Amino acid sequence: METNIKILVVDDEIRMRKLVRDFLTIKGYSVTEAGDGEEALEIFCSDNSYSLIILDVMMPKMDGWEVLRSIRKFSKVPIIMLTAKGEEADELKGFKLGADEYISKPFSPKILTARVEAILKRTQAEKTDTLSFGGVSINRGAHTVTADGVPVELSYKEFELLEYFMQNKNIALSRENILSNVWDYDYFGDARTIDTHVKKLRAKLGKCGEQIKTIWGMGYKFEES
Amino acid sequence: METNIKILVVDDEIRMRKLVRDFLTIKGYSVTEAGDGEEALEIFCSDNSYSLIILDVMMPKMDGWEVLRSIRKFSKVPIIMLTAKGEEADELKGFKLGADEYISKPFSPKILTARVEAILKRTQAEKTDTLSFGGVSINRGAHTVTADGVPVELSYKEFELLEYFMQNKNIALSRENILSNVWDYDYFGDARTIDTHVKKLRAKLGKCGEQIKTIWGMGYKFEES
DNA sequence: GCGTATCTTGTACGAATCTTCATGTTTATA
DNA sequence: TATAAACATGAAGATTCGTACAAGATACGC
Repeated sequence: METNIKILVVDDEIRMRKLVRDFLTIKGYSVTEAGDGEEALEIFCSDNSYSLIILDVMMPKMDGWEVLRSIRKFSKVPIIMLTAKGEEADELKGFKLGADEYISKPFSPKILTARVEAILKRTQAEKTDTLSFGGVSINRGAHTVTADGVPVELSYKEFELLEYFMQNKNIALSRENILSNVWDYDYFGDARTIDTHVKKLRAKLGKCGEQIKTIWGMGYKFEES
Repeated sequence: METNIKILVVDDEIRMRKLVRDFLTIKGYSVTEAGDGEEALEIFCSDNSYSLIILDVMMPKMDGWEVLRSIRKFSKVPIIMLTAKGEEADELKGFKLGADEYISKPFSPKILTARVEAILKRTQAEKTDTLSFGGVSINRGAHTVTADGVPVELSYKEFELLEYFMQNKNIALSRENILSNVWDYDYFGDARTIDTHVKKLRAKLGKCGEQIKTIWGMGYKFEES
């Protein structure tokens, strides 16, 4: 059973919260409740280790859309929106603002848990092919890279080189080592090739690039600053 | 009106069965009655084309929970449970066993028909296998595609290729990968084939086509812009 | 059997990338 | 501090890769 997965449920109706909480608790998730948008933001800001947020749209004080927008300013946590009627306009609005899913009330527990599990499966899977270190994170599947949260475009070889550095973080890598692992096994090219690629990588990664250190007389090392 | 949709109503009280049957018949559904759990199972086993089962909990011989559990062993047909009192424990038990909805007696015909229609709408909607992403939506059943709402005519291979892209959105796909999945497994054709089809897809999808990104030295990726 | 739509292949060309090389800069060491 | 070795940088050539276009091959309906 899924353990240690935390879900935040935000709804002003106690009954609805309890209902959702119960279903999810049965499934083994750890559920926290918030009664309005402000409370939700407070809770999430002080502990952003939640894997998922289930957010009602209609709430007093601060409605779901506003909460969604606020959270999206600093977090990519998956968010499921709950709304009263399946109006397509709302659905579109939600997706535009960055909602991951959309469940219209009334819903069955099957629907709820199915969507929750689908989303968590997706995000967990994403985590497994994501490598993060020192502000740099790479996604093998999507072949994407971000440095300090900013997307970076890398060429194929640059990506492979970075991947190798990150797999061997904090380890000094000789040029031979790098050549035989990132380049073809029987490639006997110039060692300066690496230098050039390292240079490009450092430039493209900006501030994070400084973490690719030169080990004089040896090679390179990717080390958190 | 919904025609040909069959609903099985299971209750030991004749009056209750007739009541439910009448409401649903008025709404145009085809209703079959069963007087106890065993009869219900018999009927459903010999004809599992029912779209929905409405199941009373309190019944002699075989109560609703048992019927629910038995049916869930082999079918995912939507099931609404009827119980005398809205006890939360019961509600949870029902959901745990795989009930889709829960109506407590006494109920108004409005409640009944509303829940029934909600469930049917949901299950019908689930059946329509549409994939939507980045302004493009495809319908597998109808084999139709729209880009930004505009219908697009695709050839068979083009459709399959788009479908594969959408199933693997945000993932970089190598040519080998695409070839072995969209084309026959043992197809060893020219990689140019993919290029050509991608080109056609991009053209036919118009603005949306730009979302099929080229990963240089790697392959392609369908990514929301 | 014929014609049309679709799929596949081949080639030429331009563009992105990789590699090399020449030159300038930094580092270690005597 | 002088010197040589190692590294960084920038530019240019070589290579690989992607695209466009066209023509051949195949499947399909009439």
